[in-house]
Parts: sequence; structure tokens; C-alpha cells
Amino acid sequence: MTLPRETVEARLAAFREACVQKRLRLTHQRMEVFRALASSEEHPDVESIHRVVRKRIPTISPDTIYRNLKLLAEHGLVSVAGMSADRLRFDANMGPHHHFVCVKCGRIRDFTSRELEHIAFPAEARAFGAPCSMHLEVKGVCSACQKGRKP
Amino acid sequence: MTLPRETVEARLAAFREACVQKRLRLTHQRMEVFRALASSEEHPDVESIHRVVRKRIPTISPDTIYRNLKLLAEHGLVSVAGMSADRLRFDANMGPHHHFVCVKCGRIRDFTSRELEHIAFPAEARAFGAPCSMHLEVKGVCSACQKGRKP
DNA sequence: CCCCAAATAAGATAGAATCCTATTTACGAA
DNA sequence: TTCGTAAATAGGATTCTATCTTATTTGGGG
Ligand SMILES: [Mn+2]
Ligand SMILES: [Mn+2]
Ligand SMILES: [Zn+2]
Ligand SMILES: [Zn+2]
Repeated sequence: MTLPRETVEARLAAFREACVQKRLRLTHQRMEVFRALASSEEHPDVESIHRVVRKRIPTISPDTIYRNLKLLAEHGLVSVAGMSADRLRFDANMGPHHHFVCVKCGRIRDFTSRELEHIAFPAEARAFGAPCSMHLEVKGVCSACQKGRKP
Repeated sequence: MTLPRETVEARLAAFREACVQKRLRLTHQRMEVFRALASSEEHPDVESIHRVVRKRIPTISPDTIYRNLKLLAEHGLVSVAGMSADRLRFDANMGPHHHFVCVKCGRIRDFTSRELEHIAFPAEARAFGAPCSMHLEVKGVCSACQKGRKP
């Protein structure tokens, strides 16, 4: 909530314009859901957004929050923080390594990179606290999915 | 399942030793859960592991899979693939950026890094398919949590 | 101002993960 | 080897996130 007002205003203006271009109806609810998210730098979850929006629209339902965020994410107007994780997935490879994640089939492949291994924690990250690990996730379409094989 | 047998054997041996050192009981179920994970390079979920282990222990319950994987993760013997994501969290910052994630309180902070911006998709990742995005997650303890502030 | 596809509210539903409790078991000590 | 006990398990119940269903409302083009 400590974002510069001009940043928020810019986001809201861009949002309105994008919605018009994409033929997404500018409902009261949709606008307030986006405003709540665009005014925060906390990467809020649905419950947090719902709490905020309820102050302006007391009857708004959680489903409307979910529905709009999903729609907006599909249109590239917001994104999901963190990573693709519908369910927990585990790893017995405890060595340092990174992941290639297929956005089609969800397959996760390990890789290491000599180039990346020598990168220290970025100073910009250290400014927030004491880093202890670093993980790179490369998203893309795996060879199998490119060839149209079944997932 | 295409892992070299020696790799699997080494993992199992290390696992037995670690369990003894950490005073974790080597139950039949725990051993088979770890064997299933250590024999796979698919980053399997609980259901997949359950299917595999059931061939040897037909009565094993999903809860035992969950319980053991969680315990082993706490002891650093396995890890959770992907990222910390108990629930969906959203982001209105659509510019390219990375995340610092506090392992104590879950706070997510944005950062960019000139050093990282110029990194191309690693060749090792491109070997798996066509990358389309890249995201770095730095885990650590944020300043607030270091100072013992409440989450 | 009209119309209607799109969007919403509220409750039902699905599914993942955890909790509860009676029973079993691993393993240290005698 | 046997024994005692705390740890672990099985299976059902429960919690909680997210999605779906359906009747109702509404944004916005014509
Ligand atoms: Mn991995
Ligand atoms: Mn972010
Ligand atoms: Zn794929
Ligand atoms: Zn913290």
C-alpha cells in the first residue's frame, strides 16, 4: 500500500484502456478487484483482495475475485506470483539445480548451468534480507509437446 | 524411471544413513516412499508416488505419503519442487522482475537486476524445448523477520 | 432506450492436504 | 531375546482452496 499514487493511477488507466481494447466489460467489481491488486505490492491472495474490495462492495463474492483474476491473468493484465503449483510435487535431487517447466504438460526437468552456478545473490535481493537459496525456473514448451505428443 | 541404478542405490544408502543419524525410524513405508521418489526424475506428486508404492505395500494410505514427504522435506532429505505456494497469489507488476521470498513470513518482494536481465536462456534449458520466460526466486529471511518482528 | 451476452451472488461441489484416533511397529534397553 | 514405549500407520473425518451451477443482474453496442 506504499506504492506511489502515480504508479497506481498509471496502472488503472492502462487497465481501463486494455479492457476496452480486449472487449472486457468494465464492471464495478472487476475495476475494484484490479484496483486492490494494483495498489498493493504485497502479492496478495484472494482472501486479502476480497477483504479490501468488500469495503467498497460489501456483497462481492470470493468467486468474483477468483473469476476476474483468472480472466485477467489469461489476458496478461495480471500474473500469478510464484510458480505453477496445483499440487505438491517432490524432488529427491538435493544438489543445486534449476528447472525447465513445460507450460503445456507440466513436466519438470532438471538442469544445471555452469554459467549460472557462479552467480552470487543479486545485491538487489540481498537488500531485502539474508538470502539462503536461489532457484531459476525456465518456462516453455517441451520437445514432446512441440511435436504434438500426448501429455 | 530412467535413472542409473547406481544413482538410485547411492540415494538409498545415503537415505538409510541419514535416517539413522537423525533418529528417524526406518519403517517399511518410509523406505518405499523414498525409493519411489529417488527412482524417478519426474518430480512426482503424492498420487503418483502412492500408485508406485502400492505395488509393494497395497494398504499404504495417502496420508502416510504426505506425512513422510513432509517430514523428510523438513529434514532436508527431499525437497518440494517448484515454489512455496499454499494458495494463489497475484501480481500487478507485469514488467520482467524477480522475487525475494521470505521463508519465515511468506512475504514476496520484487526486484530487478541489470546483471540478470542480460542472461539468455541457458543452453541446458533450451535442450528441453522452447523457453518463453525465466524467473528467479531467491529464498531467504527478510529483514523484518531477522529482527524478530511478527509476521 | 432496448436487448442480450457477459458478469455476478450464493450455494453446491470437487479435490488436495491435514487431522483424529485406535492399532501397530521400530528400536533402545534390560 | 524379550519388553516397553514413543513413534508411525490406516482409514475415515475434516478443513480449506478453488471451481462449478444456476438464477438474476448489468454493461455497453445498436
Ligand atoms: Mn529437480
Ligand atoms: Mn512481483
Ligand atoms: Zn510438455
Ligand atoms: Zn519475513
